[in-house]
Amino acid sequence: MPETLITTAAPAAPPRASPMRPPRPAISSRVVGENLTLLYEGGRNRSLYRVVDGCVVLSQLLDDGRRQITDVLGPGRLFGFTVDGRNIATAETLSIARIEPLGDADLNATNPAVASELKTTLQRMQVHATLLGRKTASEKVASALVELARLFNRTGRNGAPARLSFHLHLTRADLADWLGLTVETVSRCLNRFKREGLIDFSHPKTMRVLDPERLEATAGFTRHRAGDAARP
Amino acid sequence: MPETLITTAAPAAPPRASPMRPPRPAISSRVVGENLTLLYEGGRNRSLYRVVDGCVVLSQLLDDGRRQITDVLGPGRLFGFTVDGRNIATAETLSIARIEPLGDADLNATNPAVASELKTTLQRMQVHATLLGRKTASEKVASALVELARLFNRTGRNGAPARLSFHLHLTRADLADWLGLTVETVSRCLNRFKREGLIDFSHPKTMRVLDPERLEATAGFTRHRAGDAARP
DNA sequence: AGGGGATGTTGACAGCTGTCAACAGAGGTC
DNA sequence: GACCTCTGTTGACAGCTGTCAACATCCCCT
Repeated sequence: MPETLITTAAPAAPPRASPMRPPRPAISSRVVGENLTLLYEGGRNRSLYRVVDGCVVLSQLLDDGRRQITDVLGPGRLFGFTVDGRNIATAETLSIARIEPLGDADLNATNPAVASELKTTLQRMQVHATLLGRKTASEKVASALVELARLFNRTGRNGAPARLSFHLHLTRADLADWLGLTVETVSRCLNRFKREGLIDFSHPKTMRVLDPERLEATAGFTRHRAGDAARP
Repeated sequence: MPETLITTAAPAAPPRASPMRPPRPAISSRVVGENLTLLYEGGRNRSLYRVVDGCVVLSQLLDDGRRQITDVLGPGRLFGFTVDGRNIATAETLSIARIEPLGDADLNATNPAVASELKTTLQRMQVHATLLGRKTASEKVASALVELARLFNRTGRNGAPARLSFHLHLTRADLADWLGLTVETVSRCLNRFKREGLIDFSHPKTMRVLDPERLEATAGFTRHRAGDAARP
């Protein structure tokens, strides 16, 4: 197989009725299965893709098997960026997902909306670098929960602000690879948060935030905003 | 001062004759001093800038003082990207630097060359995330040396391939903030590499690579390139 | 030339997080 | 329904890296 391509789900799963579905249904979107590798780092790919619904992660591998998840994408996010026609990262689905191809990656990079998405992604990467380099294990795990809660927030059926319950698409191993930790450390942090009443989960992936304020406090200090002050 | 602006060097230092100077001299470029903060994270800024010569670092702060250097820029690299008109990162000079303003940041983001630079930067950020999350202290320091050697390589005056000697613009503290380590760990790694004959330095910032192959081996495994292989 | 602060080095020690191991539980297959 | 594998949890322990401290060195400034 000379090119890395978007793979359609073997058994075409019915699109989940999701509250995150955008108002205008995508015409050319495809539904792909769970745990599929859509793009390989270093592989060729000329298109850009939008996550319409579901969860996609980007990752890089060291050749001894160490893995780093570099980004977790929810609805609306783009992926498939290339340098010299080669994919920057491997892209995998962590859920059944709806993916919309946007056509030529290079052409699209000059589209204002895509350029804006690129800058937003760059900002996210820098924030995550700060997490990886400068936060403790507890802060990392708490930060991840805060972020994933925002991403996969379940809105109430009345469109209300939503309960603080969400589906954790990532396994403990995925969380570890995202946060630069080990599975054991992630598990210990989550269960400590549970004992301390910050969160609750009966099923490992069904998360519920019980105390948003303390969780955010545990997530560590927010990024410093120098604002408009200037040092001479 | 309502806006964060490029600050001109107080005593306009003469531009260092540098071999990295591009063939076409920039017309509107300015020379700025060492250890100046050019842009503040969260500050307003409408222009994009190119590093013509010198060394600029981008960083983020947590409000308890922890710092993460997210990128080290050498000649040719762009900075000043914004999201919602706010700077993504703080930009500081680590050397006397020549900086060239490129005009409106948002307009430029749709320029093909700038879009390409954005994607390259995104790739660099992902590679660095893998370093931060998945490499050991020794691998991190060795990786940094390999990268900085490429960035600030001194070419011989005859344009020859260059001795493996370069100026480390970063202090030990900067290296630590870049690699997610402490000053002490960075210092210990560097001096161990020195004892083991991988590198040499008499002055803390005058680095010389004695054994490039072993240094690169110490830098850890290269990123895995899945190439065009596809897993069914 | 003489301070004096910033930067860099080194040692002792602690503790956070990784490693190894055993086990529990969930989910999938036949 | 009975395996069987993957995932998650928990404990014991080790070791890498951070913390604290002292000191050396460099560089700037007067």
